[in-house]
Amino acid sequence: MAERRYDPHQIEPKWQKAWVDGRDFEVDPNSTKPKFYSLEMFVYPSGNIHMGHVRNYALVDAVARYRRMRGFNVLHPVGWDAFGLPAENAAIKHNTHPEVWTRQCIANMKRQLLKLGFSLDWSREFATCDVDYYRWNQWFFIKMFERGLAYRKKSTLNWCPMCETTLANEQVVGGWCWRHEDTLVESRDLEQWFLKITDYADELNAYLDKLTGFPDRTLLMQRNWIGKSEGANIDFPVENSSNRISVFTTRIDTIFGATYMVLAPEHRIVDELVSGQPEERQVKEFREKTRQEDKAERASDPQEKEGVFTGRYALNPFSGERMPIWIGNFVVMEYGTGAVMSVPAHDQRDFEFALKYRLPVRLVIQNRDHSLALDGMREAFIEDGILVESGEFSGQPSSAARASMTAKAERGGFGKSAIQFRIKDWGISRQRYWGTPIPMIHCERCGVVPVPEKDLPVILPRVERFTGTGGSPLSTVPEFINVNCPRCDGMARRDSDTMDTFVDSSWYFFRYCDPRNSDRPFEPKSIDYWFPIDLYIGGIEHAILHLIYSRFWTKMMRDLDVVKVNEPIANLFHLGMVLKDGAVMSKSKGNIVDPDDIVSDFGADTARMFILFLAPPEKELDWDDAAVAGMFKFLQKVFRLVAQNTGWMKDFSATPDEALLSAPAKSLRRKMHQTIKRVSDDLEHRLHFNVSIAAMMELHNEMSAVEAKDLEDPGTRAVFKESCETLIRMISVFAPHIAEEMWELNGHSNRLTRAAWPEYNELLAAEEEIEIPIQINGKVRGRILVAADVSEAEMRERALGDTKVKSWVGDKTVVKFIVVPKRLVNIVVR
RNA sequence: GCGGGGGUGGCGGAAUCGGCAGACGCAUGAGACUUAAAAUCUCAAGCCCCAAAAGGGCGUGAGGGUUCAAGUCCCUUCCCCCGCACCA
Repeated sequence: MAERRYDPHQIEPKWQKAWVDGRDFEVDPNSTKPKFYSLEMFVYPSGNIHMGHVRNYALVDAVARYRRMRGFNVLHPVGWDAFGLPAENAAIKHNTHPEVWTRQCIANMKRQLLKLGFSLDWSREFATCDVDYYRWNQWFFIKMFERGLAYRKKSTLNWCPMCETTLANEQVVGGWCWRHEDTLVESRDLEQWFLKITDYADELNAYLDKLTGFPDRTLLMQRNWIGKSEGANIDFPVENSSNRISVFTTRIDTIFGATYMVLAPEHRIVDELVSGQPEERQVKEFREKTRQEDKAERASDPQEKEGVFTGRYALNPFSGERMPIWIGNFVVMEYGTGAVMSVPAHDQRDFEFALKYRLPVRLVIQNRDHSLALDGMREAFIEDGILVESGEFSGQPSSAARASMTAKAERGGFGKSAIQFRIKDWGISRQRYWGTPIPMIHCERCGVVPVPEKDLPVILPRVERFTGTGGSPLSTVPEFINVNCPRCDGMARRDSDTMDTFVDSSWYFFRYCDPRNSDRPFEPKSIDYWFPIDLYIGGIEHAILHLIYSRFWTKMMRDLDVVKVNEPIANLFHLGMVLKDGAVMSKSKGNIVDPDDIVSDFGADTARMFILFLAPPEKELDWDDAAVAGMFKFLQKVFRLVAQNTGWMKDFSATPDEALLSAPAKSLRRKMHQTIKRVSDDLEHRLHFNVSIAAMMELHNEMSAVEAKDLEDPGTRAVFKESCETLIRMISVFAPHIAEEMWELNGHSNRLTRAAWPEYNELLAAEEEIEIPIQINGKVRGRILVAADVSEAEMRERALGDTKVKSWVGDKTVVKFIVVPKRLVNIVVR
């Protein structure tokens, strides 16, 4: 009989069709099994799957398939984050429509994903540009508006001249646009819609402690981003004025050392302070200068600290001291109150500023041994210490002083404890076409009026020509813009902006639970069943953007009584990037590895196995063209081993009887159980499939060492078949097509998608004999082979009996004799 | 500057709890098969020294320490990557 060769191009389409026809990856709605929700981060339909996607899907798919085999009801859905700028830009460039372009991209990427054989539930697929999806964005928006969580304000916003739209703070990376790494973000004053994420800042921060399934660095990045700091707001009266200037400080304990005050140049009070002062002109010139610099190059390096005196004084409410009021380029209006009290002795920045402008320095915090002195002080002492020269508070430690001084300010009505957050409200208006229309109507008589729920959805109208210039494209569609006010029926205008696409991705994973619901975003019961997400995998680049927005959205939905969930994600994992020649793959570098090519050269199974094998998942992976063939060869060898033996295996039904097995058969069986343990552990916890695949290679190596004559023994046959079918089932979560084919060759009529994961037996995995290294003074000098249940006394005896050990010990004195049970012996001699 | 992660053969990496460093693979070398090549199979291989062998020494960025024993723990230091950065 001619032996079957491994031909992925023949077997992969066959099994992909079988899975689809059998609806193998669709969820059973009446299941009593435990649930498992596995998910890759939402994909933007750019047109092609890239290697990063392959890595992500291969990883999650292995876990999803494993969980199915372990008896879980697995949800592994797929969809498209389909709104956004690139579609619009492509429309401009190729003279097409964003929708046409997007649907084409989706179709191609779907084709690619199907070819890779991922176990996705396509029956739940949707795109965020589907009206049936984005109508719920609008519904949520109105609910938020009704609760004051969506509001409108004029403010200075980040504006990307390339995108021609505003950006949220999260989308500005070090002053540059997150999409255009070479484009500096400008500022513009615009009326915009904001979502009040700051209402949830404290909760978002507090819950970080409960997210035990999140990587530490992600928690840290979120904590930094939220930027909670506790302190106090203190009012400083202005001399010869009824005005007070409020400052936020975390170091009220240093307030007796405050010798001057610095305001942000754009602080509201500045005009009034300097009006009529001799300093008026220099202050205004300085303000203008900083504004110019702001626009130019705020991003790159923090400039030299500069400031000018306003000519006015504030009074320190604790010491009564006169403090000159300055304005400075390092004080920003966006944080705190836009004004700071300066304590040069105990803040490095204030110290430098004071030195530069010869402002007084006053030491009010002493270190433990009271050795600080102003003379020769080279830098500020910023640690906590003991208060000195601080009136009634002298002698108190910093932490106690913070409490007692805040209490005094509160009693005196000139301050109170305060918590300051760095996170800002989320600006979601975008002056672009390809997004969710904001369901609001502007009426001259009634003001801003939400579109009534019965009139939802507000459908995105067809715009035919895209120029990429001139503000919101929707404002050019009169039949869309002009509308009667729902309240007074007078002439009114629709909001012409669309929503940030991070709105779409903030709750898409809830919609997957009930994707066809037309009465509500989803049935709450479906959320109760599926949430939280058991495994969520994607790149680190979303550690703050998407992952904070969706946490906020979840809490918002909870407060709308739509869900009971506090946190959407139980376990999060960040995957390393896929590189080529040490660099990110990009068209301009010409170093793109196309998944389609790898699939047509080697097949999907090789592509998936290889990308998992090459590096541990959290690390960067440098694609190696030469090494891919090695993985193909491995699969080929496994296939050949099965094909060569399937003749007898498919009719052979005996299971091994441990008592009757030969030593080599027992050894192979032991290896098999050890491999099950290693692979299962990785699928369960670590996701280090590079090691799992190595373990399966080891098992294969032992199996292929079994010779034809060994197989004459029925016990060996039984073990060989058992190992073979165990290996096939384990491989099936990584390389599912070849596994199905081998399973079928071996006479099985069920598909592996419905088969059970092999069970690990600890007794059978245990070694009978173990090799114990014998060390003399910590160096291995001999080895002994002993029974696995060896006693300590026996280990000691056998170690001393070893001839090599004897010669090393010689007539030296044994000073110490360490026996680590079942592991090693170390003899210390002198 | 602050915070986090990392540095192991020619390469990717393994070593999950302080107990044999280098699993598994790639590349390499030698051999078998072949007229030849490819494919396949077998074997070798961390580095260095002692002519070779037997054997020994050295080895996880560097230096120190704890320990019978350190890639793993502690201290110092260098380098690389990532995040935040006038945050009051």
